[in-house]
Amino acid sequence: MLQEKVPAVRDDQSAAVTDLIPEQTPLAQSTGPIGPIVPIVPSTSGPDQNIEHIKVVLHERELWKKFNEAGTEMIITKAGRRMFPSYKVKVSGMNPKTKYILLIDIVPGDDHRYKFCDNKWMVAGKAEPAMPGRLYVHPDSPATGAHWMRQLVSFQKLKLTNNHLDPFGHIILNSMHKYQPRLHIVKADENNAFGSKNTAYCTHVFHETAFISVTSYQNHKITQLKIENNPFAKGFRGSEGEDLRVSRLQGKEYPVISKNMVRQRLISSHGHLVGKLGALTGHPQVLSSYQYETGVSLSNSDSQEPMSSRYQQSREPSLLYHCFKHRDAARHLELGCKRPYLEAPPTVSDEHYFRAASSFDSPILSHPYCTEALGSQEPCMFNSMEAEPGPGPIDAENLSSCNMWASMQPYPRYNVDVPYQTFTSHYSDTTTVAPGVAHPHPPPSVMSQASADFQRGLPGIPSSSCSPSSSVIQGSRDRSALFLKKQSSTYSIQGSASIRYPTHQYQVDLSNSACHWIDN
DNA sequence: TCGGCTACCACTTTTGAACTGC
DNA sequence: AGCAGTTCAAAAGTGGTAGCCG
Repeated sequence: MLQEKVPAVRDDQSAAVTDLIPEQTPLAQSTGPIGPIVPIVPSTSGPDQNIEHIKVVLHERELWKKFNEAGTEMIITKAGRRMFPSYKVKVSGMNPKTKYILLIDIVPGDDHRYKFCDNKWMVAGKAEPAMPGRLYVHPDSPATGAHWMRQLVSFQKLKLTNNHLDPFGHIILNSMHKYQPRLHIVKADENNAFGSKNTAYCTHVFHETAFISVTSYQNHKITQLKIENNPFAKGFRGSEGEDLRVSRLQGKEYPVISKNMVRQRLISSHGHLVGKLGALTGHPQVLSSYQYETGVSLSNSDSQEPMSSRYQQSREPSLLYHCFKHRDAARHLELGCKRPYLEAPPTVSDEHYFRAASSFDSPILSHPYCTEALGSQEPCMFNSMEAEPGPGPIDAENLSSCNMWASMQPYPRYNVDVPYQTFTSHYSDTTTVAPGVAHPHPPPSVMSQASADFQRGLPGIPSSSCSPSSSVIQGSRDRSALFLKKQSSTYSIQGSASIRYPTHQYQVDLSNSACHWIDN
């Protein structure tokens, strides 16, 4: 599986470092079920280009492992649901003065649809067409390496949704499908932007963060882990593991146990019997109860083999690390400016929508994905595919088209170029960059460097401006003062679209395919 | 009939404005 | 007047569940 594509990946329980592989390595061959894994490409541009030396440590990895062993499930709702455990990383090895953009995407883990049957996940058929691929850009982006390395980088505000037409910028997923989050670190180039030919970036994949999306929890073990570890679910914590709240709600003096709980406790308490029975009968579904007991719950019914046994086999080392540097001018992004994703995102005050300018054909962010998807999406989701790249008037018609930005390609057989849709909660309005002509290796995002004013707020943040109780960079309360200016002003993208942003402009330079922050 | 999805519920944490004291 | 700390209400985030839908 994955590590087979990347030779000599080392798992050091934190950041893994792969052997360097020549850039000529055919990237298309580095594809796998969770998307292509790209080996580090040696940098040749001096110390400022050493993005391959960046190390990323997954925060609360042990917790992630607990969930992973049980088969992580993530709730997706129409309104969007946060991930738990939340995706937090500790970054090191950055150039303190270089500016980076950190972003996350979530790619399909395979091309199957799953169902939870007999206490394990089974393949239930072919995956549904992939949702429009979206990127979640960390709210602090762009920021200096010093900023990112100072504290934990938290993506806890990332939300997952099953609403195909989600207007809030949440990452769109299909229910009952397996997914793999990926972290991308993009370096701003010498023009105080990225998207140009010198843009470098790297991708980090922590396999313990893979999950199956659900609309309601299937595995009670996951439910219990969430309740035990998520502060917001404290209300569901009962003494000695009993669902006291449920019984309290229903005015009963005895604990009420959910269907899943009954099912799983039954299996758990009688697992030895069931297991023996299964061993005698050879019934795979009965055998699965043993798999549950041993913490192996994800299964791949293709072979009636526990999914995680095969799946996890490919998960060590837990981090696959690959970097890529664009040198070929033909690879760099062709940016075109389009209308905002939404002129006035309903109820979203500070969310901002970015999208990749073109099909990001590198394994990291783009491999266009799923021809089937193209044929089955709502029409409005595909309008943008036909829209002309580059500057153009903003109209309501094209507004809806902004929704269509497909994901990366997890499987080599999909080869339709579909640009990416990137989102960030960092900005208060929307910007859109038109899909350009497909590049062999365009960089991942169009978001670029902030203006000088903006930058002033980033590197020199006094530690006191951060929450003393939390050292997590999350662009939230502890940084509200720092980014106060952003909340009340307007960004404009010259030639096509504008976004609100204080005193700065988000300028897309069509001539050099790069984006720039400029002072307003 | 059944599995999946949605809306709603009660509860908890988080957030930010208002207030107070120095 | 300005700052730091506290208080408190509103907002947001949880899993459970009834009911709807295909």
